[in-house]
Amino acid sequence: MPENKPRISKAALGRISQYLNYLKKLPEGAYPYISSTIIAEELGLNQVQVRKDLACVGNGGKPKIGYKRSELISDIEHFLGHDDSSDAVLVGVGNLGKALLAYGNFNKYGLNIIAAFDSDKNLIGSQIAGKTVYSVDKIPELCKTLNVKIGIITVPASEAQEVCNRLIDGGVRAIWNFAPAIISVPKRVVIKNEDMAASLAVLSKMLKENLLNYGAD
Amino acid sequence: MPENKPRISKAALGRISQYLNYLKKLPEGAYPYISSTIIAEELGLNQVQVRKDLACVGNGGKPKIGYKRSELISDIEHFLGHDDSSDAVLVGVGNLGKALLAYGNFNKYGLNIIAAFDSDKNLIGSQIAGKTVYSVDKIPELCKTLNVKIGIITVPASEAQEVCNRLIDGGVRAIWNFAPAIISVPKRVVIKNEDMAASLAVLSKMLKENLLNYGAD
DNA sequence: TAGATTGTTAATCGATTAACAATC
DNA sequence: TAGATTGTTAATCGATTAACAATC
Repeated sequence: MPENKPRISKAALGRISQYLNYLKKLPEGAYPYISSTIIAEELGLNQVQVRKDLACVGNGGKPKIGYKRSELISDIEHFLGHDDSSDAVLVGVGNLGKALLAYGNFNKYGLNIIAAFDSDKNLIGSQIAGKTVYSVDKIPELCKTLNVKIGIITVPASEAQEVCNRLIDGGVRAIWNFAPAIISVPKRVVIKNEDMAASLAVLSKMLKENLLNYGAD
Repeated sequence: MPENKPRISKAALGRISQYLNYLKKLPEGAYPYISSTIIAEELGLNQVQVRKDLACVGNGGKPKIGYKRSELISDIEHFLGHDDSSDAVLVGVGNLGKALLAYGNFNKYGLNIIAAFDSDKNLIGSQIAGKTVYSVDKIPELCKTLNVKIGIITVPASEAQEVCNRLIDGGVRAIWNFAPAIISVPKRVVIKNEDMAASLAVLSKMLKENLLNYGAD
């Protein structure tokens, strides 16, 4: 019986999210029990790493048998907080904002977008994917009323900081930022930047190296 | 004069992309020279780390003075490949696909989306943000003709692997995957998953810890 | 029992940070 | 010159991997 769960790194969190994804996609009933060896193989990871990660989320598997799949899934879901949803609001109902609003799956991941904001008068009052769009002026007030702790920013870079400030005025404590902007927040607020430029830089470098290693054709 | 540029980590690449973003947003002419100390402070990083990162991209700054801003910008741009653009195609013209097509800034980052694909007959033949939408059946053929090496996947998870296979048939060597799916690719192909679920998991954990440290209100 | 698999302890590796010398 | 800043070498830290004991 494992005891003190070790603190977890961001990289490990990402992997754990991957495991869940993988486990849920396995054909129903095909693997009542699954081993770290198989998971590692399928996902291209080290098996010890998989076991270490899994040691953080539940109370372990059984030697010779592996981990009970259904149990592992609910352990991970609990660990990632998928079972107690947090409410969020989204600011900036452009294409990306609409895409995120329409993407129904966030609920599965414990995120519940309950309202949207925009500065465009034509959008205010309308419904996008079942969520009402309010004026950005209402951000602080509505966030307080709804007791929202998570704000998603999908506005142009130039407006990102201002929008962020209003969210924080409304009591938001976590910012998920999709704008290509550097935003500063006080210490009591956390921010996760979804930096496409950085991702693209990584992809480009990977491609370049790979072309060197395996030839350009 | 620094000599052998060290190999660079993905984390470092992300930071370098951040530096560029920051440098470009500085008021024109205000800082002809900028120090690693200031960059580090503004971006909440360690100054030695900033210097190490910058040592990889150009041929350094001057003691007491710092780095010449204009030079640093073009060094980073060159390093990240922003000056020689790569062509890419995008598959899946839903909300997210549209958002990426409409997002004009990829050109600045050296990525040039030249065509899109979808399976919806109503979309095929139309133009989205100036790019023609073709049938997914045409993927291998058109990718070969256009000599495209980068494919962006924004289809539902269930179709992602199939779409990926077609891209690879067409000679694509790098996949930027936005579908919440585990895709397998041969070794000569690189893949970068844009995993929203993982990002969200990180944000949630950060929020939870922060609420513990700074109180829930 | 024998063997597959887990979980843990120790070793390795890589990235970050600290200390300091070089230099403009 | 003195001091700010760079760049480098060494130390630290954390994450990954290897080796192995425990166990079903």
